[in-house]
Amino acid sequence: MSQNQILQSLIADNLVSDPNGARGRLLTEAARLFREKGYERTTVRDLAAAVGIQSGSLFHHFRTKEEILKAVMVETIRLNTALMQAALEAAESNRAKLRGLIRAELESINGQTGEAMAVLVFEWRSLSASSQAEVLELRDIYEKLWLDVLESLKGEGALEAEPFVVRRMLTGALSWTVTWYKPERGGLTLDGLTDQVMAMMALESS
Amino acid sequence: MSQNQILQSLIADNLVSDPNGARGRLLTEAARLFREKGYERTTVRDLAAAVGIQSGSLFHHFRTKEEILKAVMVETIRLNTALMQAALEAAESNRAKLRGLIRAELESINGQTGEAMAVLVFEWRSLSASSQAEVLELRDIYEKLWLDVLESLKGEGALEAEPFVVRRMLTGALSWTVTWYKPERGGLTLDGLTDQVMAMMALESS
DNA sequence: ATTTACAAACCAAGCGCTTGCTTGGTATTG
DNA sequence: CAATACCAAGCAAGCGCTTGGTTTGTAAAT
Repeated sequence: MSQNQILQSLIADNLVSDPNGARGRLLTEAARLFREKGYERTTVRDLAAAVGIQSGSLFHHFRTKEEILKAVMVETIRLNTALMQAALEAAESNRAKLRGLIRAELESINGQTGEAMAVLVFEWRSLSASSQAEVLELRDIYEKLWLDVLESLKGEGALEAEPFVVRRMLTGALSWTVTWYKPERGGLTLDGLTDQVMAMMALESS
Repeated sequence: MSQNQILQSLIADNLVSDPNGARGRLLTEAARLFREKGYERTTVRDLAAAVGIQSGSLFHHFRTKEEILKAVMVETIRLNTALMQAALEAAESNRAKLRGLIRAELESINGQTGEAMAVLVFEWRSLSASSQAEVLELRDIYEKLWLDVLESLKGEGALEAEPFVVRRMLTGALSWTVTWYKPERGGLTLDGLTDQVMAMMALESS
């Protein structure tokens, strides 16, 4: 299943908003602004202007500003969980599965959904405690996909370190790429970057 | 030279503020608050209350709120650069040097200066462009220490991936520990965590 | 030893502005 | 002819920062 097919099926199930619809467009712009300026520095007037409406009109679609942030995060996790599952299904060996997960996460972070992913990482504290708990639940499903593969690799002897530590190190390392990786410059492609990560862990398929 | 000696010498040179002085105490509290609630959510009234003065009195010590954030960052980088240099001098082989750097950075992130380090990572965007440039200059010195060691390791054949990519991955991975590593729980010590990082890179000294 | 001088540190009050959000009413759409 | 989407206006609260004046610490002058 292609990335786009996955997105379409999630839209059909009403799990993520159509980026062409009013709600989806707002969420896309919100992710862009939240990433660019941070959640707190982005005003409801900024958000409204970005989609060409008055600030008060926002509150027809969302009850509070925070609800917008939460929606960005929730939809992003849903999409990514689906993308990761697809990546796993496409791979045979555990090594290939790990590569698929890394590649998919790098794509999420540095591709079209990158802004939303960066928001997920950097604006976490701006969520209220109750929203955090809600989002965390979704995240656990997502994290389990990684742990299963890493544990299998450890069982095979391909990995020395503890799976849960490795996953957390990878979370940090991959998220951080958003601050420095620029595909257009320097010629390092996403595949090349994935290779580098595997090489760093001495897990190249060669 | 012990950590404390390094700190004392920096204080003597007026490169970082004495944590017992008025300015130093404010910066410590500022780091704590900025990390806990984020820079934007922390008001000058919060900062003033944390050190027991009126909000207006803050502006005797700093011209703007942003200047406080910048001071936290600048002093943190200065201290860390000194700590890294000491870690390098204490090690013989390149492998041991890398381990020393990782160990020192983990200690910075998860030890007493951890709050300030987290601020450095997560509040970067809240700095004005000109302040960012200033801080970046200091950071370059710090980063060169890492690159030199990683390049030597690559020369030895102990490392496959590109040094500058590895450093960036490590930056992310190590910074991220601040969000999950809790020394008191689970029994993973800082040394144990350092071992895990080395193991993940297949660089254990064993 | 007391006085004088002065700067640094601080307080009390509040100004001007921006913020998230509300309200009451008007287009637009199926 | 509802329901949905929107606008115009503005409120209450909170923000960073300023102001004018008082206390405190220090050290030379008497």
